[in-house]
Amino acid sequence: MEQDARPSAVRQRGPSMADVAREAGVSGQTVSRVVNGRLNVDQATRQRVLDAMRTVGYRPNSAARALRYGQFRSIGVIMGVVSTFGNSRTLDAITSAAVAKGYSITLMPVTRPTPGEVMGAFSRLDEQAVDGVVILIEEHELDQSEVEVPDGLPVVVISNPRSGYPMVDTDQAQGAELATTHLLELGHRTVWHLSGPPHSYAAERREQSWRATLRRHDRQAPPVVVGDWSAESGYVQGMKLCADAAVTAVFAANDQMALGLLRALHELARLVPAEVSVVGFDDMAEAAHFWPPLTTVRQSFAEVGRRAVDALLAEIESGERHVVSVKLPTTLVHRSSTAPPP
Amino acid sequence: MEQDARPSAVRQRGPSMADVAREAGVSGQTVSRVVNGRLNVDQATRQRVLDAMRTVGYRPNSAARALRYGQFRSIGVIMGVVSTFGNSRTLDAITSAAVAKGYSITLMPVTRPTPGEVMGAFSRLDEQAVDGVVILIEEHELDQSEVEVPDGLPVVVISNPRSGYPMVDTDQAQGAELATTHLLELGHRTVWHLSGPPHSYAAERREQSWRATLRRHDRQAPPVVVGDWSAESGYVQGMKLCADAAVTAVFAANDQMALGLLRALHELARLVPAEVSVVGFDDMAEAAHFWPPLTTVRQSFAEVGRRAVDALLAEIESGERHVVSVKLPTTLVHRSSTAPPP
DNA sequence: CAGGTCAATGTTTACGCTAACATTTCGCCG
DNA sequence: CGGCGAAATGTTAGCGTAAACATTGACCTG
Repeated sequence: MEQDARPSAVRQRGPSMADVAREAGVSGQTVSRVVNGRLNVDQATRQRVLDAMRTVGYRPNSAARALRYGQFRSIGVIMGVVSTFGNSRTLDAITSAAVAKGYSITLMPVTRPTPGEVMGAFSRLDEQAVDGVVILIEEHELDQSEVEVPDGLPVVVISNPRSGYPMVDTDQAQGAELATTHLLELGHRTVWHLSGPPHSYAAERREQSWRATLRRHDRQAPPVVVGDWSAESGYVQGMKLCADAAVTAVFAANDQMALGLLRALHELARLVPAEVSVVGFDDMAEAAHFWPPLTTVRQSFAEVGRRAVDALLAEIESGERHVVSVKLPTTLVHRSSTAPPP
Repeated sequence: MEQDARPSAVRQRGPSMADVAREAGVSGQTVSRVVNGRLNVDQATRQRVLDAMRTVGYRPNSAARALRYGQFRSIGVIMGVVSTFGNSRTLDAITSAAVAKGYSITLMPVTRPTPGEVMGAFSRLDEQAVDGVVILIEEHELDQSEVEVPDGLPVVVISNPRSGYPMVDTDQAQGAELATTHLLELGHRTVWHLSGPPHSYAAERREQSWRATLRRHDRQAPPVVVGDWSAESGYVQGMKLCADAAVTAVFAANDQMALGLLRALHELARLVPAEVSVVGFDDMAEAAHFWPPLTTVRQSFAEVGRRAVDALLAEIESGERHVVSVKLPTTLVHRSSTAPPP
């Protein structure tokens, strides 16, 4: 709890309502009324106040407002890296949805490299500074981190199975089933899987569903090949995996790993889709331009973000928590990386 | 200025210092001292207060703090979409840098679709709610939008040439020169250019530099082919451009367009790099796994973000604006998409 | 042991805003 | 033209916090 003193820099405060009031020759309350668009202000007075606001360069102080109202009109997003394909997409949707409802977004990054130490803006959670929180990190990560959400703070979780909070997520299982079934229906004997990292729930659920789907079709599940979402890992693992001529169909847990896999296949001179079929997951915009264009499972990060905000704002504004999970269906986008086995 | 009334939902306020004080049997001021880690508090008292904080579940109210201090410990990031490769990378860096200094990030998205209407969180700029702002949008966009930065608010601009604010950016010209020169040195007679969208300054500067470099080498600049940063546009334009057998070297203004271009070349059965060489810009992680792996210009979004925050915080904490431009050099990453002409 | 020092703690006040209540002003009716 | 209601405007108070100043009391010094 020991902290440094605040930086001594003295931001000169801007003009306040009192200044506007003085300038316009009215009371502060009248200025407040004008600022808030109340109707019971004389037209002439309103104009005078408006002019005064302009001349003194008035901007409302949102801290004072927040203090008064007990609300911040801001929602926090706890996340690891922004620059992940899915995360950035989701964040975009969250942001637009929130802004449309008059809330702003405060980023609350969780950085592993600060073990034990609760620093800076991250600790905003320990303060009252947001009206609610969207958690956008894989739970396993969450478990390790020392993030603790205060009681009574509305929370919506994305892609996090337990924890007693409302959750919004892509239906990972349905998506993985789509991919696996597609490959089986093309006639492949079985389907190999290039999975995401072990700490990821999404990865876990995609893998489970892949396995379950194979079982349902009475197929043997080959050993899983584990990646970390990156194209690099897809390449490295792909080089190992596809050296085996028995491999004719691979379901990669995301498009980026699929890209690395495609590269490996090119280097190994294994034709796609003639010899090996590949399906990805996400349908990032680039997937249509991989070589060959990638057949993949499309999920709507935008929809996930939007729904999460809807749920969160409902909770914030009603005060009631409804712990429901929303699962959003995926679709298979069929392009040129899949074909019947040779 | 007419606004709706605030939502009526009454978030029950959390416990305040007064509650802690009562619980611990001390004055509010003592609680404040403990919370802020002042040293002149008796060890026993401190402990009593700490316990009291725990029992009542105290969290400091950052609105009250901000009101008191006249600072928000938050910096705003005005940006269009987050989910752009460069933007998300930069945002990541900005976020970490800010958080490391104890500031949090407030996203202030600029959405074109709200013509004239200043809505929700976006209008945070009209309020005092941040201590400074990083502008992360292409200026042409900025011009059109009705964003007006209040006087006296510290601002740092990324990738925006004029405007009298400090600016941090990748050295676009140097990067484009690197790409162009590389192709010329391989022996290509000239270099085609697949540019970014016209409203983008980065695109503009890359194009200018490409043109200047050709001129410096006494080469004719072929007509520019205009894309919009997307892989799709790279593909569509690439199909047109590369139908021309004279084209042996293309500098794409970013990696994603280069990807689309590569796809077009595959479809046209033009070998890369044997028949056509391609250079990209950005060096996104995936570029190493394109087929063939892409030679490209690496820029450090992370460094840009970091520097921007440094500059902004310097201004916030000193109160003095130093209008200096920082230009960060790029490097050429040589992979397999370039070779001497056939 | 008077006088002084200093650490620990308490009291007051102001930060900017707006709900609630109080007052003024004006038009209109009987 | 007195009086009444409604509209316009003003006054008060308090949201949670911490700086500035005030008070208390323990301890030291000569």
